[in-house]
Amino acid sequence: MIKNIDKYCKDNNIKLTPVRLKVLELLQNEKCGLGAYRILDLLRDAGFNSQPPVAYRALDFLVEHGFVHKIESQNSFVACTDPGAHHSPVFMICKKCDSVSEAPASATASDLSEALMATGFKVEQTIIEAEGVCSTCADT
Amino acid sequence: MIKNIDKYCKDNNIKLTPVRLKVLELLQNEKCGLGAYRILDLLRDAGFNSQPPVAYRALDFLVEHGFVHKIESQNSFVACTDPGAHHSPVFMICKKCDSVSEAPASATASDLSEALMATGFKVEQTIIEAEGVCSTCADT
DNA sequence: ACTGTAATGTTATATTATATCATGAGGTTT
DNA sequence: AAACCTCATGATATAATATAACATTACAGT
Repeated sequence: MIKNIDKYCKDNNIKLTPVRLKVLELLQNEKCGLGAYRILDLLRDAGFNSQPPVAYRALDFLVEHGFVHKIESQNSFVACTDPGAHHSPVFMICKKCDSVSEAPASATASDLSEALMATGFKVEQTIIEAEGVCSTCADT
Repeated sequence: MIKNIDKYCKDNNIKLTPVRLKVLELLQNEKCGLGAYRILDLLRDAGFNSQPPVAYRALDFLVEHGFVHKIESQNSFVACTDPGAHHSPVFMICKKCDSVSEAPASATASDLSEALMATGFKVEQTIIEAEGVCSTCADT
């Protein structure tokens, strides 16, 4: 996973520096969203500088390049499960276990853009988050 | 508009107190989302107590009863344009003029719930926000 | 009048995010 | 190699958003 991203960065001449890589790894190891200050703590544990801008800069970079998504309803961040692909993700947020999953490619975002076009609104980006109960938690 | 909400409150035995009503009116007079601290300023201007909990409590109440929606990507609030109706709103956020409009009833949210059900996820609530350019701004 | 519940007042603090200016690291131009 | 440019990082301060906790008041039902 990191492999692909690393290659993507080299190909596009963008730099996955140590702190950026570390943040990405931290997020990839989590099934829940992490807040910037949680990430900051984990960075400190890993021996990095831990002032807020450090985390926010790394997150800005990762989000900008599509390696990480921000979950707006939680002010948290998750690793992208399909990095490189330009997409309009849909997130499933479980209120029992807090897990955040990116929904497998769905037509929702494009349907939405089309539907809104009828109102004269030109969609550039969509934020779609669903709160509910994941299949694992539903079973218990 | 306030009329209907007032009636709804009486019918359901919930209280639209002065500060709650004022916040609702402030939001109804705006086409953009307002942040809690902006609302707080406006409350102060109107002679109300202006400690943060005042605004947040009023907003909590209004959101809970569906009179106001929170725009998660902006940490702002807008008046509901179809209060009383239990719905899954879709918002159109214009990046030029900052206006926030609630999309006329769309199938998007229910389509989404259905699509995600296939993954085993049980949707309870959806957050759908589209960023782009409104028809007014597109014309200029 | 008594009591229970919801609303408001008040103070303090937690959480999330950014502005600003200084320093460093690595290319590339001369 | 020196000068320069750009991007990344270091460091300090502060802004913006949100809630905890406890005291007081208002008011309906008994």
